Amino acid sequence: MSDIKANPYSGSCPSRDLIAVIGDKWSLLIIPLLVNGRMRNSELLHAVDGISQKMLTQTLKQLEFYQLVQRTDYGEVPPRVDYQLTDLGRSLADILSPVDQWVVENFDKTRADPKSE
Amino acid sequence: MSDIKANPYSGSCPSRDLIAVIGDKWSLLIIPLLVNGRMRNSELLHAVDGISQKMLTQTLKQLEFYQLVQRTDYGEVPPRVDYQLTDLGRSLADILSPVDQWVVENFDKTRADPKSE
DNA sequence: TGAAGTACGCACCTTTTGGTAACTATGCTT
DNA sequence: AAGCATAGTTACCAAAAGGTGCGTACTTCA
Repeated sequence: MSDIKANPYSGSCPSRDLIAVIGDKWSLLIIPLLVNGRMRNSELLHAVDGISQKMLTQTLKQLEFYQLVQRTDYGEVPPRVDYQLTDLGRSLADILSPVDQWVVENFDKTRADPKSE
Repeated sequence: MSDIKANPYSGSCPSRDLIAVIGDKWSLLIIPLLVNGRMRNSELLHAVDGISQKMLTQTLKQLEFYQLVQRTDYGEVPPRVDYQLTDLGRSLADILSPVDQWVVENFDKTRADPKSE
């Protein structure tokens, strides 16, 4: 419906915020992880080595805000909550996963010194 | 040559730093910009609205460090310097440009409230 | 003579980020 | 009756990020 095109190259365009969220270090790891299915807080905490509870919660909240992730609270005790990608989130994951793959495949080249060739 | 696979999901893997650099808000804008050809400092400063000189220099330095961008100093006065993608950088740009495109195309959906459907 | 143009580096200072630890809720187990 | 498990939240604090303004070097043009 909106014909106004987002332009992240403009500082005042709100899409700049979205760029910051999906470009975030943790989002870049969490989103591709979730393509394998829903995950619980504790699972993510272990899968994403080094993330703190605080950052995990915060990141998931942002992703939820932008409709990329759906949070499901089962209302049980002890608490059970899990997270899954929305359709929108899945379409983004298709684009972000290659970024992770690129890093895995090319990381060594980013350090190769031209002199040693 | 290196058969050791990078794993950004491990906190101690140095590829985690690369994830942070290429996931950076500014890198995400600068790298796709450079596919159109080499650009000077002042051009980038205007093209990427809102970036400060400090952040631009800092970001370009990181990208240069990871062999993604090549800096050329023509040694002229007044100074003339420009930046272009390396082959490696170009291969990354092919993967990052879709991220920007996704944002432009889907930004409005990230705000759509399910209730209004 | 002196201001402009270019690509910075540097120092200073404010804002933001992110870690840690303590606290919450509640039903089940020991 | 006490403690555990889970998924948080909150407050506090240290560290890092990032903006602003000034300095630099050299040549050209008014």
